[in-house]
Amino acid sequence: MARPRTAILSREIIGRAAIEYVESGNELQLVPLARRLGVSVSSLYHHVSGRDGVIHAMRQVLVSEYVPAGPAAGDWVQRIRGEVERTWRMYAAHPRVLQHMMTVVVDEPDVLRVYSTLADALAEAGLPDGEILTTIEVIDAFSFGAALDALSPDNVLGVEGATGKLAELIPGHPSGAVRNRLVFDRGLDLLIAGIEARVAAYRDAF
Amino acid sequence: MARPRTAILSREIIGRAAIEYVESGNELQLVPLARRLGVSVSSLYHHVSGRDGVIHAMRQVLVSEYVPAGPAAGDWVQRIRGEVERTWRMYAAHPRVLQHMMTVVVDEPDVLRVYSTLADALAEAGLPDGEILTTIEVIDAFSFGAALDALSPDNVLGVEGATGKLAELIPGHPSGAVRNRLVFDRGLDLLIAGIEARVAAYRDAF
DNA sequence: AGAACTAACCGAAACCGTTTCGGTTAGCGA
DNA sequence: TCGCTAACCGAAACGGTTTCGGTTAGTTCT
Repeated sequence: MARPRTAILSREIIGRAAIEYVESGNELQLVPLARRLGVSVSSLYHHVSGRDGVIHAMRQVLVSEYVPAGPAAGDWVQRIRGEVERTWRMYAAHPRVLQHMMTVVVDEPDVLRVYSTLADALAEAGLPDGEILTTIEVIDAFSFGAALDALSPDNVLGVEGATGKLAELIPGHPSGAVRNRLVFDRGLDLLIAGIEARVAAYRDAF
Repeated sequence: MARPRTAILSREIIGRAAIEYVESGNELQLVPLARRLGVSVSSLYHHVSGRDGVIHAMRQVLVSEYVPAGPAAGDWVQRIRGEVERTWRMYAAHPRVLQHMMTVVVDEPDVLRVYSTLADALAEAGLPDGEILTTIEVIDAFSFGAALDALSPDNVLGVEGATGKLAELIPGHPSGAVRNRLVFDRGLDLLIAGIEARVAAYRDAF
């Protein structure tokens, strides 16, 4: 076949196919990806620059789906929850893609919008300027870690070898997606409670 | 050369060399690693099983250095700080290795000891049993994310495109290792404050 | 309408990294 | 000293990515 009547490929088509492929447990490899798209490997190179290009295409698709520029609403707690939740959903729904995205530099400007919203919310909360950016980075690190947690095998905490309190608690602990969601919710709760405590401490100092 | 008078290689030697090699910015590749060790690639296979084997060897070395079985001391806050600090130091001092370790299952029993200490500390703090494991996973996710934060380029928060409060704060914000350490400290503070608040809430409910 | 140009695909080959295999020699135990 | 195992080697097989030189479809300019 030479040039087809209507194009089979595009950046977006490749990105979507790759997400689907990777997320169903496969390695990110161009040969099978091309086969899945009914296309030869070298054709991919007309739309993305190699393997890394495919990774960028995946992120582009995800960001366009999960991070629409919605106006923030509600009090500062609600706004922080909203933004973090959205970012986390994107990560957590595609942990395997995340693992690849980590290996490639971020250049999406939409991400800046998220940070901006967080900064405003924290300022409104009453956090001193000197702590705002670091706090944002903390929230970011946590969402990241929580999403990656979805990748770790369920039996990270094997009962084998566990002792004392730990051994007692492991049976009956949820696993898989439930556990992961729980980790995210609890962590966000703790962070927000921590921020509130800190804000209160600053208030009382005057 | 055939068999040398005294062995050139061992699991540990390979692990150390790989850590050094990866941490100085190189890809983890067997050919250059072997060259660096003054050895042929195939010789590596007598000590570790391929590429993944090298990754396991790296973890083994790191864990043996950073997680010695020391008896925990102090009140629950100090013990949590101690354990988390130690694990984080290991991660944060070797973020590039961490990136590889993520791709391979954990089977080190020393890690379980850390979890066990955390469980006991949280129980002592007065956290209800049903929340202990999830809280541990939160702490874990955070340390993980905070360590990975060391890998992200300093200019993630480029002033370009930033607006409002965010644009105002970015200049003057520390970067590099300082920023990373700050993120870890602040995050751990927030989490502990959050746990204390939660414990207090439970106490007041009775 | 025809010529020239570009865009989308293909197959084949170059390339690069990992892994396997069949040697060679050193140390060690019987 | 005879075998056996352990530690190394070079070479080749293997499996993936990337490049290159086609072929044909659409597009644009005259």
